[in-house]
Amino acid sequence: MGRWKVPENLWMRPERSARGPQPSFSRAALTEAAVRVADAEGLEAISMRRLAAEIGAGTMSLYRYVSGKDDVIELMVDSVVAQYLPEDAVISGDWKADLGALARRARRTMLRHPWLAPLAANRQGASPNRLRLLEASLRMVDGLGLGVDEMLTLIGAVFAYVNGFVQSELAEAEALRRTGLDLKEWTALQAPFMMAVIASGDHPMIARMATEGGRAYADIEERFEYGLERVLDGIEARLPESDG
Amino acid sequence: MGRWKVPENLWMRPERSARGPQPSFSRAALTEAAVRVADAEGLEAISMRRLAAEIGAGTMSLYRYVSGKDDVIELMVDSVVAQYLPEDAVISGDWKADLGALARRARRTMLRHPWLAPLAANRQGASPNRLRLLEASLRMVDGLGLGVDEMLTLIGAVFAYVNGFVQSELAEAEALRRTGLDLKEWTALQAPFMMAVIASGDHPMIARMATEGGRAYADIEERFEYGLERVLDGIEARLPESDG
DNA sequence: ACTCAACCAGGTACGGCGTACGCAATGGGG
DNA sequence: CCCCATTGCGTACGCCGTACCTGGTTGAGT
Repeated sequence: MGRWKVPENLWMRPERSARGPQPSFSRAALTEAAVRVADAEGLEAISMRRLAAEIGAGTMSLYRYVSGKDDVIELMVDSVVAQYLPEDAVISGDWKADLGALARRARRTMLRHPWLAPLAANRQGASPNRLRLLEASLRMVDGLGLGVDEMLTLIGAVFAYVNGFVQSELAEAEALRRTGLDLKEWTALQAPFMMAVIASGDHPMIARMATEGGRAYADIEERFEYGLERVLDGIEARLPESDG
Repeated sequence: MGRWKVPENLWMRPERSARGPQPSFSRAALTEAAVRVADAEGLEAISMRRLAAEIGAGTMSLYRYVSGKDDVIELMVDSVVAQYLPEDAVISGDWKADLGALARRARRTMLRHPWLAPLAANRQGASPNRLRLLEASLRMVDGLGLGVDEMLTLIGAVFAYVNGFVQSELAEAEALRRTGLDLKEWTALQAPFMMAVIASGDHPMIARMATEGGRAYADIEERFEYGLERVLDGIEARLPESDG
């Protein structure tokens, strides 16, 4: 029948209202603590109890500032995602350079905050800084003869690549951090299985990879650049003719 | 000083050993139950207690088959990821067609199992079916004049795009499922904030998007194809000259 | 044929988690 | 000045992953 509980929009609820005692904390302090803890110990270290302790509050007091853990995550993402684009960013008019720079800054930000990549990929509700980024991205590709829908498709493709790349880039490092192993131990753990696979003879390419490709794979920066430039090139090749 | 607990490699531990009573369950049954539950109720419905109940076992009995929840996830991913490539897949020799088909099947599989995309992006340990996919992918791009490292870079770029795209594609649907809202309620919830943003006048492109781009954005299939083809085109343009 | 180490099933318990609920204290608007 | 919206937060509930332990089962070695 009726609604049971209408979830409120975090970004519309004012931080504080007129009447009542002075709040002792703030969303900003909560967000800062959450980002700090997640940077140092990973997203799984984020709990309402832990955050409350971190800012010197009672656990349930947090619920005066956010409606639940999801809101905390939302605040974390929005605050950090702002770094994708510097405050004073200007749009040069060269869409490939502008969008490429945004993509590279996005990657750097996600590498600095390893918990961000999966969240950034999975959330898409509107938030202040995400909208600011979207606005800037649209301006970068405005004037190429594309409709708004096509601009969104273009931007979406670039960010799909960036998010996907950074996630796989971080996967190994995060696995190591979670298990507390170092790289040597981890490969030693995988080795017997890989050996068995290679010995089976069913996977000749993987065998080649294990021997021939032994020199550390391509540099990770190069790999990111390779894909990013391929995406931008592929997009450029199908742009409508410009009458400039 | 010494090691405290060496995590064992799931894929090297034999499912059953010689001595002792007949096992009542199996990894396969556990995996099947896990996939079934996650498909129907989402990854957050997966718990050791729930899975045990699902196959009629005591909770702690599961630990005879896997070393913990992580192993269950690993089994789920490996079992489902097999669908990226049909058993009888043949490599045509047209690398764009082959890799494109693999990418499209990967997307279809992730859409059928909405819990898969984030896991597929974040795991990269070796597992039987993942190695089978890697082997096939390498064979698809063999003979293009690339070294193994370059092949891996190429394949990585394509899958980065696919994973990133599908994750953002699923984000909204998953948010709706988690909250139990339907699309109308969800947009109604976001509306006031979007209205405020548009009214502020700071985001003209977003305002244009909200009015002009009202017609449902581009079809999602088209958007996926657009990006996939741009990536493949961009790659092709920089391939070494073929002497065919 | 017998033994017993190796294996199985699973109960209990511990320390975490998110958060619903209720209560006492506070302080600005009327 | 006083009302009551608002704050801080203690308690409690129902989940979670899994360490540890007991007690039953079985096949390989003698």
